[in-house]
Amino acid sequence: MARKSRRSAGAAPGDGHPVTVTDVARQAGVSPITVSRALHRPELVSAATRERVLEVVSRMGYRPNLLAGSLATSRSHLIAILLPTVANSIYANVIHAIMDRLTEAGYQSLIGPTGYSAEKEQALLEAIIGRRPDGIVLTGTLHTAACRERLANAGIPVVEAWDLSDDPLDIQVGFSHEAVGQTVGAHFLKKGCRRQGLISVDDPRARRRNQGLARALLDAGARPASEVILPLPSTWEVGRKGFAVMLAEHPTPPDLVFCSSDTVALGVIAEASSRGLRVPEDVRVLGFGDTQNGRFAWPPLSTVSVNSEAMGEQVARALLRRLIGQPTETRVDTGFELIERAST
Amino acid sequence: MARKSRRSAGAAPGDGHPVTVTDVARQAGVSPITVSRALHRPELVSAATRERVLEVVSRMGYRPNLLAGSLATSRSHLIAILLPTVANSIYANVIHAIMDRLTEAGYQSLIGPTGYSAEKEQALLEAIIGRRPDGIVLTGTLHTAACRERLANAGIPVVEAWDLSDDPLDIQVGFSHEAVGQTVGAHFLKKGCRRQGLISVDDPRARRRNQGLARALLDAGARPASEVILPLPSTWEVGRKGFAVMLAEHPTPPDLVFCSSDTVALGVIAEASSRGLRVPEDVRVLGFGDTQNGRFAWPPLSTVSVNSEAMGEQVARALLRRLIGQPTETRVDTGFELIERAST
DNA sequence: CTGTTAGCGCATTCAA
DNA sequence: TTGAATGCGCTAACAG
Repeated sequence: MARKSRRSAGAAPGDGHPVTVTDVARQAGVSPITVSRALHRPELVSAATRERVLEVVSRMGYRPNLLAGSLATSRSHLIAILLPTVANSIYANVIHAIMDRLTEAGYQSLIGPTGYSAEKEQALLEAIIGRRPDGIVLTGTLHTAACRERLANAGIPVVEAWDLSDDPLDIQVGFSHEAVGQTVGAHFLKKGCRRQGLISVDDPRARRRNQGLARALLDAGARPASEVILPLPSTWEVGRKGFAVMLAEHPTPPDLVFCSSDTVALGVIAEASSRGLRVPEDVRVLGFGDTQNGRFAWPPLSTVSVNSEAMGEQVARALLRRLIGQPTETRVDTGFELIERAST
Repeated sequence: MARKSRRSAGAAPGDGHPVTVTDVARQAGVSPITVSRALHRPELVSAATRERVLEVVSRMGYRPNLLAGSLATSRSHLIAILLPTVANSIYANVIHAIMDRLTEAGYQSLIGPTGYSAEKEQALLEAIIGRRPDGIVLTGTLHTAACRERLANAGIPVVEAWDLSDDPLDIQVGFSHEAVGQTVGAHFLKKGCRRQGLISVDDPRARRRNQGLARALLDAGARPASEVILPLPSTWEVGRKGFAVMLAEHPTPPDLVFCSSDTVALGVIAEASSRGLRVPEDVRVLGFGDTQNGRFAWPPLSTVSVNSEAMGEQVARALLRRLIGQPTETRVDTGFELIERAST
């Protein structure tokens, strides 16, 4: 029985309504399902009809409605990625790497900016779950209880990126931020830095790195680090102001400043320079992220390098494998590397 | 007639299948449509039933399936944003501003990285159109003919961001990159810079800025600029290498180098410093983007400031207004500002 | 190899 | 104020 359609046959481009399978089928003289098959499972269709159908498809400019397709198949080919902000190269680089892989594999990426807030994350998650993504990538391991429960019940593969913890939701890909702090603290202690300082924005992972450094100092019986935490966003200004505050509180300059990002570190270097302090001779400045893959003499910036390329790849890989039902490691440590500026 | 459902009544969380309106309706002793109304048009439902329904909703953890909802209403609440790469603060800042507004307005953002390629953009667009987004944000004005046609026929509001041209697809929000180049060239010509240089990555908008500068020099009868174009991505290294190449080709150093981004400019400053050239005394270095809102003495970086906040806001505003049927400006010039480092 | 039937989950009629 | 019927566009399952 003819479907009671508002539309006449032979939908033309430009008339404002999207072309549907039915339109194509009619034009090609086949049934809708044959069109669908010609597109998605061409091996099930004879060469002749396939060709004819595809010709009509391209002539009419038909694009399958993925909303309908997803509804019918329960596979949205959509991956949701929640992250603090895209306006921070440290996250941007990883997300870029993830998206590259996903796009290649035919998935699309829904991005949700949480602004470093677990509550915002939860709200976003609620909204995003409605879209029935095939997978979800979260940043970090701190989520509200409601989030955790939602995700547990949703049956959607979840990757927690950027950090490792003892109670994974599902898959984790990242590295231990405590370990970063410990490594940094111990390394520079060995180099004779006994007045270590921390300048960070208010990011939970930065705080964990700071804790790691504090522990290293504590374990070595060294003097505790001075710490300045400033509000987001992470800009040069944070470094400048942070260092100024630190000097105001402790007039004797630190011999090492570990920052929450390279950007902040550049600010510290600027402030130090303007005060006549030489970097790294008077004060070593250590950034975090290595988003420029910088190994230059200038700016005199040492950094903890995060392999964002590898992290992105591992995240995408884990997700994609899971989606095709292959076994997946549930915890991938992508590590980090301390890169010191080559002394001049 | 009872729908032949694979599922028993009273879906519980954790059993792997998402809760549906029908599940909720059954539990609440109402019809599915009442559940829908209680959620979306509460004023049409009596307080008593509304309360009961909402209680069940939260108890069962029901989230409406937006795929189904969108299919039924032809409104996906999805905005697609195509941009070269998210791993470049200049784009990241704008996209961040856009997403903030969209999220606030209840829209979600589908991000597609085109890698500066019109062909990739086209491929992405094809895929994305299947998702039936309510709006599309493109970067720049250069698109393949197929893209233009697709978009014209799709009947989807389109915003071209970042650039202005004479043949808009729909709405344009941005500024003239030629004007940037002209302004820069003329301004520094007036300041006595007669040996101007250009160091850029291979970005179409950077090229247009370069052309603008070239024209300014030409119009003034000045010596043409030397130009070095390097492949992406845009990193410090581009600036270092670019400046080295420039000096190799023209041993007398330029008195101004206009770069395609602040990042590249930092690289130029680094290279200049390492060669004993003082910035800005010997060579002025001008970046583009001002992603750090920097007005510092160090690094000695002047820049062309792009108001990404404003651009993001205007893009979102235009789109959102269009979506609720309100009249919209079809061309918004968000301007730019030349920021010179305060001389010391 | 191709078509028929039916349903994915929701919301827009229209009716009660 | 509530509900029944129906369709959004597509595809899985089952014929033929």
